[in-house]
Amino acid sequence: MQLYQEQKLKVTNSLTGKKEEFKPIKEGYVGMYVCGPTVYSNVHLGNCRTFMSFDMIFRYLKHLGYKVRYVRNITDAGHLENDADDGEDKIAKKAKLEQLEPMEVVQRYTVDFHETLQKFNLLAPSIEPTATGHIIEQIEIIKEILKKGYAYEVNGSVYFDVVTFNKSNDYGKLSGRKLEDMIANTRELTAQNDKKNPQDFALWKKAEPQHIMRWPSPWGDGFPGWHLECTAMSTKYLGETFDIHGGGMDLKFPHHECEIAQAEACNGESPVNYWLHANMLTLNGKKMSKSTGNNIYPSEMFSGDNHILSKPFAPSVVRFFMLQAHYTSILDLSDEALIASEKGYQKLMDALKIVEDLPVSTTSDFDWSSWKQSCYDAMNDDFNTPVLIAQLFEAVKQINSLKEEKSKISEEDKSLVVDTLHNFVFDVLGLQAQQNANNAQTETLEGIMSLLIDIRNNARANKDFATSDKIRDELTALGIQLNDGKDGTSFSIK
RNA sequence: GGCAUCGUGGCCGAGUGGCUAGGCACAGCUCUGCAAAAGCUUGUACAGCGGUUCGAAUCCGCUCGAUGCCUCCA
Repeated sequence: MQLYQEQKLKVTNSLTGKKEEFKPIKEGYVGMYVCGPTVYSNVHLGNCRTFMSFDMIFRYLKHLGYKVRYVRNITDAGHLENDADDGEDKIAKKAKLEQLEPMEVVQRYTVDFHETLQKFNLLAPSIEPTATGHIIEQIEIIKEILKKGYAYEVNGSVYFDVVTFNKSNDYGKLSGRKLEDMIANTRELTAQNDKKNPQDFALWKKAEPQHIMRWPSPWGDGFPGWHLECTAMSTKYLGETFDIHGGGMDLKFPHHECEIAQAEACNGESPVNYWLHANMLTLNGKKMSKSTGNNIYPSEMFSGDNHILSKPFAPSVVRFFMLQAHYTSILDLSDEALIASEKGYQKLMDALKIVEDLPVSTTSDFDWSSWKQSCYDAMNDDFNTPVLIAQLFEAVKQINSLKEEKSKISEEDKSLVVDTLHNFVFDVLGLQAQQNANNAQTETLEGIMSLLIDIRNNARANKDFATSDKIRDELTALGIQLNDGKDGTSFSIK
């Protein structure tokens, strides 16, 4: 019996705008595709939030016992700068600026991307395919769409014919747009265009002679359009119809809308059962933007080398902070909010450290079984991590009360609590305990600390408070906090 | 200009018709040699205006504001 058979998961489906019970196509298996980064610059914090949200979803699905194939692509072919220019793509442009080969840029920022996500403790996806590795598959899809009559070729480029597609299908169903409205509200762009209609989008773009990234195709040398790689790779690895497609809210239109159109044009069926969209991250109430300076990179947060925050924040703290908000809500990042999260995170971790040493009784004063179910209820309700965390703090409260011997817990309940906390905190939320130094150093530190605590307690017994306070205050200054409890003194590193 | 989402106590952030969210901060108490840590107690908050309802933060309308998309974007 797998957990998913007893825990009923509901997810917010962007396609219907409703919370729906999650039922995979094949019982026990989940196929999930998430739009990955374009690797032409350092990954930014908003990106991290999106990928972290889907990491949490991936982790919970696995925890429920599903066998998950999680595909997250790397966009390394470069998207068009815009429709009006001569087709120079982002990666090629950056390469010229920095005097690098395009694939050198790709490599550099792919490495940065992986390193940053590792710091945030994201699991690697099952497959991480690249756009440049799937040019052939993309060309095959274009051929098929052309054959079905939903695309046309002009001057070595191929465009998707949105108007024709809309006659038999519903273009705009994901983002709640109507093609007629879009046509009515089209901005007049002066640039000349091969497209029959401004709403049409490129499947294949002809490469100008100076364009570096180029591949041969039936329509001449060129490169694939912006939306095609996701259709090609999701179809290849997950099938024509799969369970979950995720990405940032900003990709809903046009990117995901176009993916639906391409897949429906090519395969005749809707590609995805559940569309999940993660919401944006703002900084001090405003959107992050490099041009206004309202922006911060993950590495700058970790090092404290920035003008926005008062101190450095550990990746785990930032992860905890982000999971305190629901993934479908806009989250605002600020110094105050991070400091509050840091303290809460510390409190949670402290409780996790002491839980295993709690004394046991024959009975419990608290209904731990229903507490455990309430943790699942939170996650089953569209991955409601803030409510889960509230439940975890309920446990923290109980644990601290048990430590003070103000309440009782049975042996059986204690192992339930330990297991459940570990499952949710480490496996599902993906939080990490404070990185301790290596074991030898830890032992040395513990030896020194027990000596100091001993000396201090002797001084206290002799009412030599000058000595005891000196020890305490100077340790505090070093970031070591002494905790005087009923059964002696312990220490924690802040 | 169009489309969409949202506006919750000092701060962050759940909740979506009647029943405690939670974290941080603040105050009081317990503990302590004094603290810290921990525990306990305390907050009539739901942008504004109007409507529906026995009852609305929660539904509807309008106003104001924010964010996202409409152009590459997580």
